[in-house]
Amino acid sequence: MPRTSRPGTPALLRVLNDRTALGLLLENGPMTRNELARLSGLSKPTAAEMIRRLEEAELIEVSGESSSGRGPAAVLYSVLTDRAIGVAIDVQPLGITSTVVDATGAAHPVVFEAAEEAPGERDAATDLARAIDAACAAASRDPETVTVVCVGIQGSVEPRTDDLVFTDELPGWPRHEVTETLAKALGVEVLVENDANLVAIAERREGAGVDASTFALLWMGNGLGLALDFGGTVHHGAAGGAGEIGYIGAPIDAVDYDPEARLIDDLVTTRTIERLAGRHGIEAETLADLLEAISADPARLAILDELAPRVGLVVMPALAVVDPERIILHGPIGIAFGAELAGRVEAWLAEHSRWSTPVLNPTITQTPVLHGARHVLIDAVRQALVEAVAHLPSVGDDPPE
Amino acid sequence: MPRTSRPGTPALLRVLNDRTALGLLLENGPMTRNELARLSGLSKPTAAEMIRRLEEAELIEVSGESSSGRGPAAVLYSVLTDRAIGVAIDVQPLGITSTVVDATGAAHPVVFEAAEEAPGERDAATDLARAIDAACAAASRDPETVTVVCVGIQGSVEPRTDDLVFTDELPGWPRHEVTETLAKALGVEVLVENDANLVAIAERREGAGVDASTFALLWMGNGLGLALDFGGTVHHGAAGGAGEIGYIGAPIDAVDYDPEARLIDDLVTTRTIERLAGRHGIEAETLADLLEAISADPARLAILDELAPRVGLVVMPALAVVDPERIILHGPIGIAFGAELAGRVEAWLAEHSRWSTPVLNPTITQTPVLHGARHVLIDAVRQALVEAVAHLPSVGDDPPE
DNA sequence: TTTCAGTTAAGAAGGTTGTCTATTACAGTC
DNA sequence: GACTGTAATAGACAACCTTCTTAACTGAAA
Repeated sequence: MPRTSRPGTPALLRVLNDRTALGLLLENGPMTRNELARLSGLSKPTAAEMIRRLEEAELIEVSGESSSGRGPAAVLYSVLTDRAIGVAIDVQPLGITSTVVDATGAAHPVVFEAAEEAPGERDAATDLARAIDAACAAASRDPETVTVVCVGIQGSVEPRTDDLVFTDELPGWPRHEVTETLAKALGVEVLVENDANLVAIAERREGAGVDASTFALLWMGNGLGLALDFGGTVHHGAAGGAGEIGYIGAPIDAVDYDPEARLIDDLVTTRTIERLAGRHGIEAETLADLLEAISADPARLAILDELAPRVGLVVMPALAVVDPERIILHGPIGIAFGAELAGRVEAWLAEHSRWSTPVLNPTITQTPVLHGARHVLIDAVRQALVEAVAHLPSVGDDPPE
Repeated sequence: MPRTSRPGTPALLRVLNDRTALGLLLENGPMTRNELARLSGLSKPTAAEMIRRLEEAELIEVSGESSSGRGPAAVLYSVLTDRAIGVAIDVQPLGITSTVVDATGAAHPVVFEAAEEAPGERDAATDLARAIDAACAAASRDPETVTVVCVGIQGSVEPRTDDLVFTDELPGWPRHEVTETLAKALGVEVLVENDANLVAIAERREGAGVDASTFALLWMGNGLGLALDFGGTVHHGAAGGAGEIGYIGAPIDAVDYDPEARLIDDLVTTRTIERLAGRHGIEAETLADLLEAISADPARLAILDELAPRVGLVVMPALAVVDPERIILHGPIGIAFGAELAGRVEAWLAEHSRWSTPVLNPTITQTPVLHGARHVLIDAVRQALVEAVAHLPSVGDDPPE
């Protein structure tokens, strides 16, 4: 339905244009008045006026001079990023990774703290506070300026009840009123998101999903998870339970591959990899070591031939329900086997299903969860800035003396 | 991501406000200048100016006088609906149903033409042209004013290739370049949409889905189909193959209910209903008669007890993949068994799955496909009107003499 | 001397407030 | 029951505010 757009007074124009200006400054980095005029499509005087308002509101500042060509040097303006920053946090059983994020999306150091380093009882708020401080210290930022954090976890938060769901391992985390409890304890806005979903956001923004209308990301690690991206938005489901495909009953055809499998979850597990590798005499303590050993072994391709149909059976329900444009195989297993596995799954699907969906290997293999959280936070911090523009004073309004 | 809004000149305000005015007139019916001012939040002179522009562009016209209360009678304006209309068409094996749709969404007669009435070779364009003429004749509208038709079919059109997919029965329809061929032959814009999807649109707009964030609609008739609504938008999938859940392998648990089932499609078919009814001595020629007979029989509840788990197994993959807020059981079977079946399926899911999703019976049981197509067309016709507003002349521009 | 950054001035487009007139309904009053 | 004054409303008009634009101007750097 054509949403009846809100009516417009001249004041609306100002807000609209100030917002445009701030957005352009955020996306394109430092700019001169004239560059802003050209990029916004507005006239020079208008661009100057926007700059004046944004500078007065202390949303932007002079950041240098451009000295290209003849004529006087133009003043460069850039967005002030030291007023509100975010911290991206990846909470995993092995430890917590974190990094500072500002509105420009500039890179900041990534900090890892192993789980053992936290002494005594585990407590979610304490863990997160420590991660925030560590990230800020590494980036030389004041922790007081943190306004929002995005936390990736192995599980989901029920959007309607704020309860923790589909989680086995999260020691010290509250089960109810999760974001509310954490936000109160930390004094900042808290966004909790499933880690596979964050990885999907990362692949959408700077990876294998950039130009996709829609894609599904299958996370294969110690468990299975599916993240769905519809046109750039991650789908959570009504109760945060979207993508929990592991609980689907295994299809009858699966007995050919694994006679014991009752659920889809049973088709691709750590145990599965161990068994397939064991037949070729490959063994290791941890999943990571095992995957590395397989990748280095000539029997690799034979193992992938056996693994691919199982992966195909896992994603089949997602194909039939939402028909994504492409599938990305991610997680430790997807990363370890890359294109060799993706190609085999794609071929199996083309032969054994009615869909011929491209299957891709992941492109973001280093701290993918943190990458996704970074994008969430860039959006959040920018959003806050852009909303501040709506309350900027008018021309005539003098500041109180 | 905060889409950088386009910059604004005063001219943008005019377009914005004209659009608002037209939208309000469409949604609220005939209005006076002052009512428009109040509803739009704009001043009286501005409202008068908008009216002047829209009337001059022949998008609205004087349609009467309001005589409520004191003061002079106010002139009522309403949108001109005789310039561009749409025709909603439901193509089913038994025949073709059609009706006229205008921007106001006012009711128009519904016309049904049985399949046998069309002599000789079936041809899609001819069938549709006949349906358009019949609908226009019944509504006393000029077929020349039809600019767009929305056709519901048992199948889908691949959005990227314009091919007909997932269709068995559609005699006389082209298999490739479907909308393009039809649009050329009919000389109007053609929107082809899966019938289950149209029913979902109808339930979203005026039925069991009005206030849902997201819902899944399971169509149970001669075959199975699933329509997905995400926040008011029907999801088609990259290749128009979303919701084709019938091709998913039947889960291992299904053997308890039907040892022969290989695919989910096999769990709820006409044959299934016949078998379940047959055990209670109920028989009939057609599915419609059979459903009617069951509904009138005391053994009804026993049959539903057996049917419900099968339906539960069918929707389970959709729950795990997208976790909809609610499920609507539609189609001949869903309509016939209503709340009695829905309640049983809901109870079964609560017990046998990790989801406790509400299951609802359909509320739009009369010509639901046509209802959905109506909404699509109301949007399309309004969209065209609203876009015309963008090209309205300014104050100073005199018409060429 | 050319080029470009930045400013200033005039004015166009759109919206607002406030006022005024004409018109009608309602409420008294004869 | 007819007449008249009053209140409320529709619609128009005038004066003014805000925002953007065009065009000219100033001054600095190559």
